[in-house]
Amino acid sequence: MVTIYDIAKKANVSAMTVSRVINNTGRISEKTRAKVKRVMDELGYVPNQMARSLVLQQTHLLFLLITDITNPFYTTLARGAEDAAQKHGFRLLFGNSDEKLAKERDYIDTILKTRADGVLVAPAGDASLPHLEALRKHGVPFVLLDREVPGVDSDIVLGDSKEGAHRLVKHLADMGHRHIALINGSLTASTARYRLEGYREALKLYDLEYAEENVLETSFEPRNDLTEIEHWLDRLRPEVTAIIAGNNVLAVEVIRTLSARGRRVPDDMSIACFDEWAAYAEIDPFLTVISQQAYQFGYLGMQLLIDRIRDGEAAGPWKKIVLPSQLIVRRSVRRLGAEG
Amino acid sequence: MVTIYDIAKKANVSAMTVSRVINNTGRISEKTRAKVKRVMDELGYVPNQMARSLVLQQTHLLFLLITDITNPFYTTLARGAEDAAQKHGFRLLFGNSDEKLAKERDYIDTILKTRADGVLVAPAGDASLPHLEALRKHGVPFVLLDREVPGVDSDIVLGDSKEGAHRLVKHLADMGHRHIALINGSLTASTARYRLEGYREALKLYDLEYAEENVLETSFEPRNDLTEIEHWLDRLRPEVTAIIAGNNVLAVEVIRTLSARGRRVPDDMSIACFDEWAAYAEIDPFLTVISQQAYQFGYLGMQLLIDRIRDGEAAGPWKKIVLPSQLIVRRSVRRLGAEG
DNA sequence: TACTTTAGAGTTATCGGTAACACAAATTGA
DNA sequence: TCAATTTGTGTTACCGATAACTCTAAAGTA
Repeated sequence: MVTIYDIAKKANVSAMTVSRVINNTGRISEKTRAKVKRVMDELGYVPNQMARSLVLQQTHLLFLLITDITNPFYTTLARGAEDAAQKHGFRLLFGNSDEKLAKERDYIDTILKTRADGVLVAPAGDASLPHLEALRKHGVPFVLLDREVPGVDSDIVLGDSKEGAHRLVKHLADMGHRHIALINGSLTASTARYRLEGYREALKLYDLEYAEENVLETSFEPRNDLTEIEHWLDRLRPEVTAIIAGNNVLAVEVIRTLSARGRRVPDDMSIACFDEWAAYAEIDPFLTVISQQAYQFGYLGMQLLIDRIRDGEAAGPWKKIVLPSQLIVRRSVRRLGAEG
Repeated sequence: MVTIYDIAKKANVSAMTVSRVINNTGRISEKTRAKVKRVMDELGYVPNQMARSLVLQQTHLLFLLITDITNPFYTTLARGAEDAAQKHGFRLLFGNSDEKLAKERDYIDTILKTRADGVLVAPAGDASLPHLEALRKHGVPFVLLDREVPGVDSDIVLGDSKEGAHRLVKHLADMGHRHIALINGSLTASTARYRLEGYREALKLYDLEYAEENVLETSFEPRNDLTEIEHWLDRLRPEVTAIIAGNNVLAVEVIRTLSARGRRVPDDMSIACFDEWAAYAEIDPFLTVISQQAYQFGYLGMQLLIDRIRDGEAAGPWKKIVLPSQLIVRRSVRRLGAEG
């Protein structure tokens, strides 16, 4: 590997002079600069970031940690974060925790070891607390995305999950559904808690029945084994005509499970959920959803992060951005007559 | 930031002893080890990866560079790569080039500067050549995914694009379509070239007409502005009843464009394409596709990469894995009667 | 008992850069 | 003309870790 010393030797200057050329610092004669540059090109020199970061104490690297790289919500968010990072001249790397704390811990570990300048985190859940505390302790600025973590104060970008759940229940009620079930992610995720809360409040508000067996707490990430969902569907009160899914992945899995046993959506069961299935939804408008501004989650979150990196304390008190969502009515909810 | 020297001082040992505890090397008495460990925990010590990599000359970091993080084909591939990396105890970071050479260059730059141990690359196109040459020159092992780059010899995992295009044309012909258009990615991507080639060969084979205006070469990544596609649809020979899209993104965009002007799929136009829309396709089986084993692209590619990192030259001659694809017939292609 | 081996440490040099300071030659100013 | 600047470049120390070597005391051996 070519080092600054190889360049120095070949160009008949000191290493420091080469360093000055690379960084465009200090005074250098045009002649020397040209000579050094030529040698650098000849030898195909690439600065060693490790050595550089070691002495500079900063890497100029940012990380984005998401919980499900196959979920369009997060990949759209990632594009937003990427665009904002690029706008400010930062490099962004992605990690995928798969909703698993162990994987998240590994990434946090990598991030700490790599001494990243900052991190955008969609946390796996409340148990992410120690991971975030580690970041804080080591002075790595971070911004939370999509989920709160009790005990952590930080900049954060959220959607209004409670309001969203409210709107979904209202829509289903408006469509004539009186018995509405909920399949949710783990309650260790704040989004799941708020969605459950919104669901229960709205049921009460619209005078709809709440039944424990109509609510399933499982996990947001895709699973191979659908038996848990199957069993839940079996236990469901027979009057149930509509299901709210805590996210897009759950909605898809419920529909798969239903259709595997010959039950069709929306004819035999209505479904509505949180989050879009990105571009695909446009060509085949099937799922009725609460659409969140995924791109903005990433874009605004990245801006908060960069502000925090640039200004530190001076960026002021923690900022909390709550992004509004939107109900998009499509075909997966059936209108029920008086008989429903 | 806590360093090895802080630990050493507090534990009343030398830095080297601490290093030995961290890495479990050399001889250390249980008493000393325990003492050092306790101090490390107390101070919340995290090794500085920069300093470590600098002296060890290896980072234990792997990169995956994909061209479109919002495309389920690549995110599924990413999950495969991740699983394989984890199985072998490597850390994996992601980058997204967005099909843009400049972004790809930046990532390659980051990768070189970071002195990654290896890279999995889905190249933006033939012009990625210098990027790959840079990796080669600096001794960073890499494996190509999905696309060949003329002039580059390396391990590679590919789909059989020509065969796929062939099968799509055959299917459409079998369904009664005689005039089939093709919207394709940039021919600077080998997949686009092979798909075009397969398309033309198959047209000839099944005695179908080829017309230049029925073929559009554009780009694989999503666009905001659909006018190019619009204009192309306008220029299309009126006899055209079916369109093959070079990938899933193009298919979605064609359908959007058509539907914006009130033309429906498959009633007014049939569509078939390469690549799935992951989970969503299962709940709403709409697009007829050539399905590629995205997960395997990543999983097998990562295995090739790790073999190469571990064994270097000893891993033998370059390996080329060609993964078979599968035609999945759904609703986006209409069967034409004699009148079609 | 005296010599060798081994366990359990510490010392020093180094990885590839950069900051801070030093210094000679060229230029400026009174 | 000579001191004061300025310009261009080199020297040294250090960032935080590890490899290779050294050293001492205890244990083993003939």
